[in-house]
Amino acid sequence: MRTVDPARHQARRRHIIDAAAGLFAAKGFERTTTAEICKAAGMSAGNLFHYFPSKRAVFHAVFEGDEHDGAARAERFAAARAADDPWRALLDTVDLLAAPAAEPLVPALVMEAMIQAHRDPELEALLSRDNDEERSTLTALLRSAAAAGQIDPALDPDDTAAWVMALIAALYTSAATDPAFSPADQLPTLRLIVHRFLRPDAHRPPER
Amino acid sequence: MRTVDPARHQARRRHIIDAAAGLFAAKGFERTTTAEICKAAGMSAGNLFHYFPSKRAVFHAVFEGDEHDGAARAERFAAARAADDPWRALLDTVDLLAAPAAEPLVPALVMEAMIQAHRDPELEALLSRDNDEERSTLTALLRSAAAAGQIDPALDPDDTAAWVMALIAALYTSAATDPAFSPADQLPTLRLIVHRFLRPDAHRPPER
DNA sequence: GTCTATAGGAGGATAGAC
DNA sequence: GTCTATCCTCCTATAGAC
Repeated sequence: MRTVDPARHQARRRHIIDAAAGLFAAKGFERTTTAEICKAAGMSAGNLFHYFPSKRAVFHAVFEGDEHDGAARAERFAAARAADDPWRALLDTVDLLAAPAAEPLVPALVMEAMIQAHRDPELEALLSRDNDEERSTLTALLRSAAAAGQIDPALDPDDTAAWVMALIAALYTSAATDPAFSPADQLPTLRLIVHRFLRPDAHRPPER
Repeated sequence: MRTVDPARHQARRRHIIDAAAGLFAAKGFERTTTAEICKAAGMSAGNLFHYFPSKRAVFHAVFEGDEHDGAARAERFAAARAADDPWRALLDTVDLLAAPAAEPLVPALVMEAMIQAHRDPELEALLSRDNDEERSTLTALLRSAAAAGQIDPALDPDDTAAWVMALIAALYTSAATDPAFSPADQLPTLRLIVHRFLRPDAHRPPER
């Protein structure tokens, strides 16, 4: 055994990541000091840098899900593209993408990531991998739904996919900036807006 | 004359603010150093701190319009509330709030301000003054438009005003994060979404 | 009013003992 | 693997000459 128990090593990393995530969400990347992360994780600076080469590496790790997550995610997107009812699949995908907004730290972390991505090409690449996957899935579903006569055929699939993602992002940014905004309570309204945007002829709220 | 030519003093401040705004937009508040601001403004550190007490004060000044701006703004909101046609006034207000998104630096600055407002009560107060004014104007217009039978009466005015602001904010965040997103080109789509959201029975795009 | 020079302090990262 | 102690860089803000 080279480095005694890689599972323990992983658990230790995860412990640090969880401690750091709360701080990054509350204070942002630059205003969070490594000393604070150490304190929150209950360890010394020397030890922290044994697990991560830099503060930025800790930040990146917050946004790199496990491989398990990544696989499950890819599978769900593939299933959505292959679904019989594209409109239903599209609504499910919107729900899937919007759901994490209800978790306490996620909206603030997402905003911080959007800001940092500008100035950090490595993070940019990390995030845009997921982003491109989401966008292309939505575009495919919009095309299928249009072909099936389920949505307004006048909408451009690429622009519309970008807007659907922007509407979902609005849930995150509102949650992060407005304390009175409850993502869980507002999710039905997001669905309503998407529904009316894409299917202006069906006035009633979504049937689900 | 106490301090020789207050107009010159104002102009000098404005020069610094303009130089700093570009840096804050590109790099964010914490990663912009005062040395960089000095270089961009073509002056020494000692001189910079003659005009502003701290880096943070420069940042705040970026978001404090002139009194002239503030007055013109308040006037436009008052006019909107008093308008004969609330629906038309509402669309005009959306345009008014969305228009700055097309200016080059504004979306990035707005995002940076949203992030900083969390941790800076003074900035928070500064921004929420404007924010509350916008939201209450929209709420009033939504009530009037509902009373006039111009929009879906089932929509709660407070929640809906928050969502209209979130949709406008989405224009800013998309512009700041997605290089392919042109706010000027996408403004009609924003109007379309607002239109369909609020008036699901009138399918056609806004008549203006 | 504007400059040069520097004080003063914080924070990221490392060295080396245990 | 984990700690303590510390280095070194960089940044805000000020002092004081001109």
